[in-house]
Amino acid sequence: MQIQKPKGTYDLTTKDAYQRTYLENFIRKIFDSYNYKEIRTPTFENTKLFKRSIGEETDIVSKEMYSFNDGEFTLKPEMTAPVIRAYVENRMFNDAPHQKLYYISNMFRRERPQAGRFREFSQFGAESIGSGEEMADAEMILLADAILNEIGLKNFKIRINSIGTIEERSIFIISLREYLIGFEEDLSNDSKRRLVINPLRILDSKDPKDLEILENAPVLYEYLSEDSKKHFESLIELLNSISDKLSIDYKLVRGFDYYTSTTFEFISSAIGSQNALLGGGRYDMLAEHLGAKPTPAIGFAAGFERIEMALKAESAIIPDGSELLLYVCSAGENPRSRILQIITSLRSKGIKCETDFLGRSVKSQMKEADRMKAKYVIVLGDNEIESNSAEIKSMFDGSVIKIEGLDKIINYLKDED
RNA sequence: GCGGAUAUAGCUCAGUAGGUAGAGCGUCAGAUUGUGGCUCUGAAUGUCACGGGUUCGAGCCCCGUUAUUCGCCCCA
Repeated sequence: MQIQKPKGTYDLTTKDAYQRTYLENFIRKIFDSYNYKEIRTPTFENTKLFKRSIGEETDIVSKEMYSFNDGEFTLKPEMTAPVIRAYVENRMFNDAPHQKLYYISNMFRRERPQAGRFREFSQFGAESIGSGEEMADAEMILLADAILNEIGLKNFKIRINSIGTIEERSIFIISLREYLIGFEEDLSNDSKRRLVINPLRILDSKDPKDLEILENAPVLYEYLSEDSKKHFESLIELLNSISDKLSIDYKLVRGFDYYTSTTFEFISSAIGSQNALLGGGRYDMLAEHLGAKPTPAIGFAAGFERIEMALKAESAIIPDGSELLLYVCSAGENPRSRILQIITSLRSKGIKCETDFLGRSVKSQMKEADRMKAKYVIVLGDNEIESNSAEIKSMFDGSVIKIEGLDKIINYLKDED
């Protein structure tokens, strides 16, 4: 039997790969203009890093990690913990009190694959480390918004919330649990389980019965301190330029233990049930937890696959690398070495050109030139080589220009790009 | 981890009551000597996912496996 790719992985063949690279480069430019610096970390990390940061009880750590070497190492399931680990390990806090970092990388989680969910997937993300100011929250969200906008996405919404400090939250969790225990029999099975493991997650249950019960449940926001509320309210003000797509959702909680204060999600309605294009939040305790002095930070991660799905759903156009400036048709055997000289010379000047490798008829070569979306075609046969002249044809309108001197072809190419 | 669906040419899919496969698109080649896009003609390509069973005979029925897909959970 044929060998197949592992479950939940995918190949990006030529055009898809080109589009992915295009998006990556596009995103890099935006990160650069926001003065975010790239950071790269290993593909695998010490398993303890994820257990300590994401949380032992989360689904990711408890059952979705690709671990090996007797569990010592794990393929990274997310990037925030590795970035902070690297930040601490490299003493980056000594370089500057505020660091803005970004990454583009693939992640691994042993989940059941689904639309928009893979076992190996690609993310880009940013971490703003060292500032607890609302400015940092605002910039992070505006950056995320700018990237999705400039990529060409139109239809996405932003949900935002504050889940407060660990102390504020733990008091809330006690109240929430007390309230929910009164309805335990009526809760969905999932929520019964969550009542023990992570009651907070019951808040974003989709079960209709759960939703009914939640209507009169305690509200997390009311348990926040004045400082936390003030931070959140100031942030919302700073985000007034994008208020049209912003919706405050007091039930938005996130799955990683390290989140505190601000949390947010960018969602698309066009890509099925895995609708989060991007998610993030503040994690003010993580760096300290991993060995640094107290260091507030905020970040986000976005999924390439989901963004690409959304772009496709919106029929956005992304270059796929299929255009060609010049196709050189060969007629007869003699011109081949001259053609090789000519295209090599053109290529050295950055001209994207192609010729035939199969000894086909001129007609077939023309068809190929058309399929490759060549802007110009030139046919070189014995006559042209001998007279050192040829005709260059525009594939757009079929017009023809006479060329004198085959080494001057480049002068006749009008690259409209 | 749980539930539903699907698996036939490179792609999208037909395949009638079980009798050993078809279309469109794409690819390739032609339609007077070296010139594309439209049209026409022709060609190639399938262990009908894999393994087993029922049957004289299975792409069609049954069982198993694998993969894909949609949803739950979770998340990007």
